[in-house]
Amino acid sequence: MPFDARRVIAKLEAHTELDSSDRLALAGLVTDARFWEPGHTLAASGDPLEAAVLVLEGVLARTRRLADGRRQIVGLLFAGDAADAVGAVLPRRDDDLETLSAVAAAIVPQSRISALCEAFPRLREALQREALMEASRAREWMVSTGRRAADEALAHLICELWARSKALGQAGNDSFEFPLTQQQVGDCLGLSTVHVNRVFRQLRVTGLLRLQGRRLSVVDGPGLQRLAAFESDYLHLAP
Amino acid sequence: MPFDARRVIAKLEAHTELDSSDRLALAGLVTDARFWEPGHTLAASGDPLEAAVLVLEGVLARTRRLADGRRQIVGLLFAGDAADAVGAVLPRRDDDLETLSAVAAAIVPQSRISALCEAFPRLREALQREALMEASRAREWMVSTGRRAADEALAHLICELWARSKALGQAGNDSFEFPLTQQQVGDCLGLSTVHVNRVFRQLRVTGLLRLQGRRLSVVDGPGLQRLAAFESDYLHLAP
DNA sequence: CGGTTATTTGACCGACTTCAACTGCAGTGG
DNA sequence: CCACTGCAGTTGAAGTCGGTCAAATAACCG
Repeated sequence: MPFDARRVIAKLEAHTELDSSDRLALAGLVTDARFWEPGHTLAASGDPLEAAVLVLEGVLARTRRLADGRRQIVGLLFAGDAADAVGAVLPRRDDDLETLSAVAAAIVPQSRISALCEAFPRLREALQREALMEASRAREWMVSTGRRAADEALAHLICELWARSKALGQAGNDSFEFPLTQQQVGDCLGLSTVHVNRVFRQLRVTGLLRLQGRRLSVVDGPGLQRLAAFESDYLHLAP
Repeated sequence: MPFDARRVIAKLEAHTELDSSDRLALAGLVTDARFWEPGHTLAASGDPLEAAVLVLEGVLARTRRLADGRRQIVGLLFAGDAADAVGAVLPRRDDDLETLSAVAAAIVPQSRISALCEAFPRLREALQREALMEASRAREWMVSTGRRAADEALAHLICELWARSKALGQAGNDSFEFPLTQQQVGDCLGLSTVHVNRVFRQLRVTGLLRLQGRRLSVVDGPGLQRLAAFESDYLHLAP
């Protein structure tokens, strides 16, 4: 079976000790994976918050849109991440869930999540922790959109994606698959596509990184982290 | 007794039905109020997350700072708001709690919060809801810092503070006490103090609002909301 | 009343946007 | 096999929004 709960379990076990019954219960949630094209809206702002989404493969974005088409990406979810697993207590969605690439995910009704949390307190705790980690990442992005210059913000985003990629075991020693188009990066950081491109070039010519297709090679990791003033604490990764 | 749990209770009851035992338990948390001057840091990033803060009076901000002094305010907490009441599952703080005015608040150890949530499931739910509402407000601020022009962003912030003030019963029909200095507004929206001032003037001369000291009078509410494209849904206020 | 902090205004500058055009690449169908 | 299409990336020129610097006024407070 190509997609199962392994990644979700691995993600939660990075910060929460689970026993085999926890794992079994969690695996029971991922009975059927569904697939979407890039650019598809899984759920829209205003919809009832009736299901959580467990991402199995690909990139899912939490977005908000303005009437004239301006878009802000307010969160990124990768394989193993759970969206809205503690959202049941609010009646309606307040943002869209949009696929940024081809995505495989499991849709889990809130009722099943609630039942699970009731029966397995450690899972409730783990999902709670994930939700708080996502909120912390959102606050850090606010620092980027609000107070960091474009080059600092881009360097910071790269450092974050690199760190999360490493945490998933998907990053090489000094390179990883960069999961976003430059347009999507702009929507994360509140920049125009053109400027994202210029800043990428600046990071290239100053010898901080290289780009070949989707592969991003970090040439000068310390330099990149210095430019971003990157401190990974806010990710709450290792215990 | 000048400060008690009344506001906290009223806030939670706006979205969650509590019975008298819930209320009693909540009131038991607010045994002693403490007081701080404006500009005081109650808790700093990196500290152990050992207590929640119930705001009884004044304005508390969640902030993040860069090494060179740049500051981003990532959340505002008013009377009745609870900070980190569901934070126990993370080991450390990821932001500072800073008073923006004189503040009265109750410090509640996480152990008491946990015990309370265990015994009163409705309170857990209510506090959970508050945390999700705060996260939603943070995402909306990202739209302002990332994708809104300065005048739209300021108009939007004013609309939000007006709405929250009305929800607390502290706003007149078309005016309310504006709780922030222009410097603090800049740190919320990622703008310089000087520019905040200019945009305030612009909103004045275009006839949207008036300012006399701390009192902000909304002259043209619909116009202000139109400029901000303000939709209050993200606040999850009314049921 | 003096000292501090908040607000206000002007002049200048630069970071980022907008507009427009061109390249390269992958898919698709004739 | 190769034109055709569409999208991601790239680059240049010109304009604007918002920042910085500096200084003056206004409000606040002991």
